[in-house]
Amino acid sequence: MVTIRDVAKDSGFSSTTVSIVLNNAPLARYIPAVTKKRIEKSAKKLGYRPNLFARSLRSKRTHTVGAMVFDLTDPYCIPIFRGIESALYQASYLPILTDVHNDRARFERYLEMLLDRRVEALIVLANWLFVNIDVLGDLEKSSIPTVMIGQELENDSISSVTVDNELGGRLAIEHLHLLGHRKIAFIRGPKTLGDSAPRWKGIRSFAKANNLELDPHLIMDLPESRDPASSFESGFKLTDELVGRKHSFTALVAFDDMTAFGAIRALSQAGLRVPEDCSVIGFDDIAASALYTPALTTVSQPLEEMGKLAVGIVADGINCVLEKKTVPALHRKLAPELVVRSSTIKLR
Amino acid sequence: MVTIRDVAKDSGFSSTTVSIVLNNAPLARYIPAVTKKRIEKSAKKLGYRPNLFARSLRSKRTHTVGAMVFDLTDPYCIPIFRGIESALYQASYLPILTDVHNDRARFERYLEMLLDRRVEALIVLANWLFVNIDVLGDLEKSSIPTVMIGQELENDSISSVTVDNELGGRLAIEHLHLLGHRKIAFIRGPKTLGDSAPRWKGIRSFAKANNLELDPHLIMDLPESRDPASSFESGFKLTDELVGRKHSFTALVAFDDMTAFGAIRALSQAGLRVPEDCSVIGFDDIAASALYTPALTTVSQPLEEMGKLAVGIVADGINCVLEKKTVPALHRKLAPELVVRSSTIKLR
DNA sequence: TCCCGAAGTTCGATTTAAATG
DNA sequence: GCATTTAAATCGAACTTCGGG
Repeated sequence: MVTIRDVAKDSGFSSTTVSIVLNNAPLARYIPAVTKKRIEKSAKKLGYRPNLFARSLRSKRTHTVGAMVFDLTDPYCIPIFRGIESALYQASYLPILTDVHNDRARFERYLEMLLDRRVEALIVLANWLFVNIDVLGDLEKSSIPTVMIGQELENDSISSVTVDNELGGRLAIEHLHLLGHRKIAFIRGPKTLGDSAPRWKGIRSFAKANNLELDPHLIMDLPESRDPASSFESGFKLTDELVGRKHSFTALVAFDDMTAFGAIRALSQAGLRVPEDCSVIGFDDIAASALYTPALTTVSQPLEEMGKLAVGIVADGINCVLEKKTVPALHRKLAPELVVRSSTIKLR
Repeated sequence: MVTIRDVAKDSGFSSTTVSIVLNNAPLARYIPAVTKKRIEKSAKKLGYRPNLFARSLRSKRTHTVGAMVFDLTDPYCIPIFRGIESALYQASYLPILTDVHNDRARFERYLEMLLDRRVEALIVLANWLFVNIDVLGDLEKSSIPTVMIGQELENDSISSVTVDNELGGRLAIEHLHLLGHRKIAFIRGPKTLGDSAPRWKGIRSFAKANNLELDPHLIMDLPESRDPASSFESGFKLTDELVGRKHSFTALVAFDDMTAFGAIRALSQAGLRVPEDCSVIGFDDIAASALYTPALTTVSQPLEEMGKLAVGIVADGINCVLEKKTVPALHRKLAPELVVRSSTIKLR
């Protein structure tokens, strides 16, 4: 490996000067253009690449951000990570992505590894997370700018980026209501999942305001599970059960897109066509939803935006730290959007 | 931050001794148990964590492996990366994942960044890659153990892990043939994509051996595109075109699962039911395939296995480098498996 | 004081060579 | 020579200080 000293020797200057020139440090303005030229030529000729370890050891900077995902196989994560990656790339940061596998020990281990590697900030993608409280403690201790995506936080040391679940719930029910549906089935999220309650609240308040009666026999809850893919399975089973009951319905609101896929499978097996016999609406707008047949109507989360926003927040946080200012925790809640495709239809 | 000197001071020994003890270096066998105890106690008490940058600067090791994916939104990548991540985690390596976005400049930039961070090996996931040749050159220069997943390589400095595409093609056609289908449509991969030719070869050789006639009017090719998601769109269009032709068919072999999804959409819009009116088989077995309605019959690639295998290869490579042995390039080709689900059915 | 450049210290660990009893 | 411990050199870059014109 070629070091700064090799460049110094080759160019005929000291390593100090080389360092100043190549980093364009403040002192560089005193150095004549000829000197700079010679040094830069030598550096290029030798293919000099500064050793990041030596540099970081001295400067305390790493230009690295840690990203922790609770379950990467959850399709919901991918667009978010894309957003994170794109924004960091533009800012010349490198993300280190870790997949926690929904496992507490793995979370702690990875957190330790990231902190050991001196990541300058942390972005936590808390999808399908049930262990929220204790994780927060670990994160607060880390004392670097941290933002959590997907959990409605009111913490004042950890920032958050979330979607307005209540609004999302309302958008879903409103859409079906406008299409004329009155007998609507619901598969709600697991009770212990943070997203579940606000989505339901949005639905209930719309129903109340519009004199829409919610039949308790048509309301089901997803069970708790470590695996986000399980919502497909559960969506299938619960819908199957709903179909078997004597209370008929013309539309179904699924907790998320995976659940909706399971519901569609169940309806289809029961000989019911979607959307002709039953409309189905999901939540999230994962990539597969547009490819499904029928294409899924869903409440779309601005996933990539959320990732980018999170990067913006931690980037500001890093600057605050550099200037030794205190880092304010921000809480951004984004509006979801209704995406109408082919799985919902006007009631005849 | 607490340094090794703090531990030295607290325990009453020199930093040398502390280093020897905490790393369990060879010399540690001369150090009496009492000393070790005291040092370890101090370290724990102070919460000492060695500075990885200082350590790497000296030792030249980073316990980091670079992973480059050409397009992370391709669902095919996720299980592979899971395999990579799991295997590396067990070996106490950290992956640094970069998403090249199918962009040459981004590839070069990320490669540079990874090399600057002294990754000890490189795993390249060449999904949906059209720029193979020139990329190889860059990789060969890097002079660290490198393995490419998804490209059939016969390179002797870069290892590879691939699936047996020819066998996969045969499995697909054989399955349909056994179900009684004789009028079969094909959507082949883009000509410039490495996987396309061998899959077709597998199909053709089976057809020849079994006197199955392949109607040229029923054979279509996916166009080239930077975007793997485009195969859905193209699958839709090409199938639509096939349906419009006067040559009927009872089954369709899609290049991959995305293409199959597009085909199913087109068939469905044409009023044809899958599988009753037309069977459809895909390739890859991405996560969504099991969730589709109908569940997709497909040729399954052992994606997670491939990731783990790649890690095994580079891990051996790293050891070779450490022992200054030459690193042999390995080429492993794994057998795909037919997964029969609901999108194919016996011809009545 | 301004301009240009270099010597020497520092970051935090590992490792070699050497000093003790 | 042996067991036990350590001073000092080293890794590669950045920064502080200083000197000469």
